[in-house]
Amino acid sequence: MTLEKTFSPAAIEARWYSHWEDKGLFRPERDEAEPFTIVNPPPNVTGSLHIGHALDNTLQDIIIRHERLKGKDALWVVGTDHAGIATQMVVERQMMELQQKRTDFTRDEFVEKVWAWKEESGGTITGQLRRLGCSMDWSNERFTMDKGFTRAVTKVFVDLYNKGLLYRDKRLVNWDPGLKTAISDLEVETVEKNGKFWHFKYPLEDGSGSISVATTRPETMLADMAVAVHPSDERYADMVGKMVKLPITGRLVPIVTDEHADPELGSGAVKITPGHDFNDFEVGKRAGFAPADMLNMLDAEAKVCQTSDGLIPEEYLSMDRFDARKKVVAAIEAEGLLENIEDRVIQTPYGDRSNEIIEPWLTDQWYVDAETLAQPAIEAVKSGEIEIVPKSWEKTYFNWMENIQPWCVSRQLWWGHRIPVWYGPYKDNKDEWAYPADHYRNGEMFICQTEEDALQRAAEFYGKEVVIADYSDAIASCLPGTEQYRKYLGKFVIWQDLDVLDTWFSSALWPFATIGWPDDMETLPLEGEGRVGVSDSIEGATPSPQPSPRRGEGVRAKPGSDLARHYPNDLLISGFDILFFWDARMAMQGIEFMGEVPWKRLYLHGLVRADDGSKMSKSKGNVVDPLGLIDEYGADALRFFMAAMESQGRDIKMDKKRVEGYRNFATKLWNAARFCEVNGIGASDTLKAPEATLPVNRWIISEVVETLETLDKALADLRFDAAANTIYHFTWDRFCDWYLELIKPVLSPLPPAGGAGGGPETGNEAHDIPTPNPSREREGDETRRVAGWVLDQIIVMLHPFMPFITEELWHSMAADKGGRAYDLIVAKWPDPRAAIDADAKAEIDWIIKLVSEVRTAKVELNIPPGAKMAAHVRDGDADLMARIARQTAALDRVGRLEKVTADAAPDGAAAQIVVDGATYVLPLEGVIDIAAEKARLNKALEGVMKEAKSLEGRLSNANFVERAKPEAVEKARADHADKTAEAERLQAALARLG
RNA sequence: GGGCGUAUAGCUCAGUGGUAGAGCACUUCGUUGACAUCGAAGGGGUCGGGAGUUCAACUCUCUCUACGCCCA
Repeated sequence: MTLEKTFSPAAIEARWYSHWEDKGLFRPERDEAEPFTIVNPPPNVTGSLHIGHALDNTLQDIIIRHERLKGKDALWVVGTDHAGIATQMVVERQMMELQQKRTDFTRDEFVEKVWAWKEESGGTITGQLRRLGCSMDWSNERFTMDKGFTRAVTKVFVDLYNKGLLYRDKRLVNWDPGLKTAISDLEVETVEKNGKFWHFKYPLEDGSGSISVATTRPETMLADMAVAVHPSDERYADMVGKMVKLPITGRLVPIVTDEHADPELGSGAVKITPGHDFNDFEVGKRAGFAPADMLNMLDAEAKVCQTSDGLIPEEYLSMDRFDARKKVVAAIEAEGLLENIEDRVIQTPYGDRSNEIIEPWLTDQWYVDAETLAQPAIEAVKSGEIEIVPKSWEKTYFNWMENIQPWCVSRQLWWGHRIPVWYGPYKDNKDEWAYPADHYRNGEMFICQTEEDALQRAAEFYGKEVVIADYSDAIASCLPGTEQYRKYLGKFVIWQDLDVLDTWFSSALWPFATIGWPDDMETLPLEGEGRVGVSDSIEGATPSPQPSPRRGEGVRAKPGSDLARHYPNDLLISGFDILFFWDARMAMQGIEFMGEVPWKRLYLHGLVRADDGSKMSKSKGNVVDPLGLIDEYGADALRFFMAAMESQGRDIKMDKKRVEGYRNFATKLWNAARFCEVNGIGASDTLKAPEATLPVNRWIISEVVETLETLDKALADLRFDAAANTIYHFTWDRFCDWYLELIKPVLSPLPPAGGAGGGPETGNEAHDIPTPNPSREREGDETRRVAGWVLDQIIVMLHPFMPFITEELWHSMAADKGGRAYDLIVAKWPDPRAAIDADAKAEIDWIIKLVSEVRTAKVELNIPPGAKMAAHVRDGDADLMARIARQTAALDRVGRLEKVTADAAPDGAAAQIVVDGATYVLPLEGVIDIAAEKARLNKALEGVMKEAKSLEGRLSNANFVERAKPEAVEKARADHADKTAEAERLQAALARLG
């Protein structure tokens, strides 16, 4: 096989990806090997790959490929998330285009449509992850709503309930009137908006005057239940306890004292609307109002509805909240009770999905006791059981976890995991059809994992036949005369909770529910009393929850099971933007249900921003499509870009030029391989570095050893940028720029252009090549062996970053030898078992320095770069002359120094170069620009003198010599000596120029 | 209000207690048979301002300024 002249990524990417996948190489069977496990943050099933996914998944793939190459049983769990709200919104939006809406369909019909959409578009993102080269275990691809996962979700819900860590409560939630669902605190975004502060006068009932209150939300006065003043506020001391007669509604409400009232703010008195404000809710409770008695004046769409006391005037009903606001203000002004209006910046809550203003609303919802679950999760980070990288995120994690609020997990949506709770009539009224009138979820509750369990539990509880119906049928069944009444006569009807769970409730289980939980769990032998857990007791429909056992108590993963093997995961890589949403919740649920942390390390990366630093967003139109970049530059280039830019604790700015640069890097490697191919350099057959005698070979082996060490360290530290740069510079600067150039004379000992070509250089004494042919052949063989080995090491070390081109080269380099025994993806990580060779390193460093200096001099003296020159060495000791003898061919070919001798230079113009301890005099034929050479030497001298002087200053400082570390002093002395000597040589060279 | 982060070459970013690096851009030169998606050489920075610690600070501490993010 011959490599094409130019590397074209598109030609090989798809081929290698399906090769790997078809051969099952993403999950090679390595039962004996140490496991290494990561789970992929499941993307939205109907989504498509954006630039953030590209970063996140590239980093994970680098790690997993590296671990796989190191021989681990590397498992990268993959799957997609049903993404409740997001997916439902997508489908609803599609319906809108067809002039349809969700409620035109039954719930089942709608959910079916979402499934259909999932089937249609669910493969998009997984296909795109493949294009990026991600080596996930597709053979066990999961979905958060697949059967097994749903079972896990349900079990967690029931178990949490039974442990008392999940409960139903009536309190204020963040209600999204656009989506008509409750959302969690995290899904609310607070935005500062310009608004107003209205000051009203509320008349006292006894006619003795009025009290001023101020509010940013005047419409809520329709549900005011009190006016609060600070207990120490003397201005109002004699008003406390009196009643206020509210304008518009005429409701009588008390003046109460509460710390919440800030005497400095406005008049110092505040109106209290417990049903529509989080602070007021607390004040209301302190004032003795039960949540159930708090007045509610808004419906699910945030339109005005009648309060339970019926006092809101008819004309306000059904008004939008903002229209009601205007009307309330106008009415109060008309009554002469509007004191004044101030401009004010208002913290306004918006729903992150709907962008609607969030309404605090009093409803029954399911809550997780996050505070209890958070404690061991906090402890796990404090103790180091979980290491957060970069460490600076710990503080953010602690701050959130230590102030965590109950987590509202119920959502009034149709797409998601249905809450596994069934309701039935109150037991007290079991002989009648006594369904609660106020709310569908007030009744007996049966919290069970399956319908069958619920039926059984209910039947035992009621002692009668029980059937499950939908909510509307169930309600209808208690109205005599309805069809349902007749149908269910003589039976108890129960119905399932209408709500679904927060998407993050299910994704929090990802690290264990994807790999065998709960089937791979077993119960440990018990001591004493039965353990607390899933309660089977049926003494009541709603058994009182038991206190929570210690984390994971009484259960463990079955030894030898997949779950035991892969939990805890080794690492989680996620964007910091989902630290609270996902990572923290995984930590809580993982510890609670497995008794162990979900992962040993948590790596948080930043956002990929647009090239101007702004956030990418569809509305701004500055979104960069990773697939477009793959088309243009190849997946390898995009991946390398992501790695090279990923430094800890900083966002990444998009830079297409840089992606292009890494495409060029791939091309460079490709061409280096082509060079090897045409020079008979092919695949190596040893892991261990070959034996080498030539300095250049010993040197490059040492460089591999050093590179490998740096690379391993960088990857161990999750320094993706350092890792990428290490392999980049080794490949380009060391291997291509120097090694391949330096071995050319060994590989093809041709006379210069114009010669007959080929064959030994008989009689070509000018080149002074001392080695006879047999030795030349040995050197050639050794060099080919070493070069082939080094290229292999590059291919392996680069593979985690650039999997496609490296796999391609891995195979093509072995084509002549009958191919490779295995694919690169499952090859072995380098293990050179060689030491750093200091002598070889010194020699090659010297030749690099000398050649570079010669080139510089040529440019500055306007000598054609290709011109061959002779050099006369001054002050060269025997070691140097031996070195020169060894490197004659390289000095000639690479340095264009065709003759380097210790002879004195002839009189006349010459360029002079100082390297290490010697001066190289290069006689110049014809006219030389003496002035230019003088300028050049002077410039060099200036630099050296400056350094020497600075070192001298430091050394003459007694404090430095006495107090600095001895090594530092020693180094300064040595450097000073070097610089001084170099300066002397440069001065001598200048002197010779006259 | 609290917390975090960032300010280093024209741009995007690394970096270490001992007087600064990369990629891109820029300048000059280049058909040395791997590579112009390249090669060689070069110019360019008082490392945001101020103060402190230290023999020594871009690097540590404090402070100020600017920008960004998170929480309330």
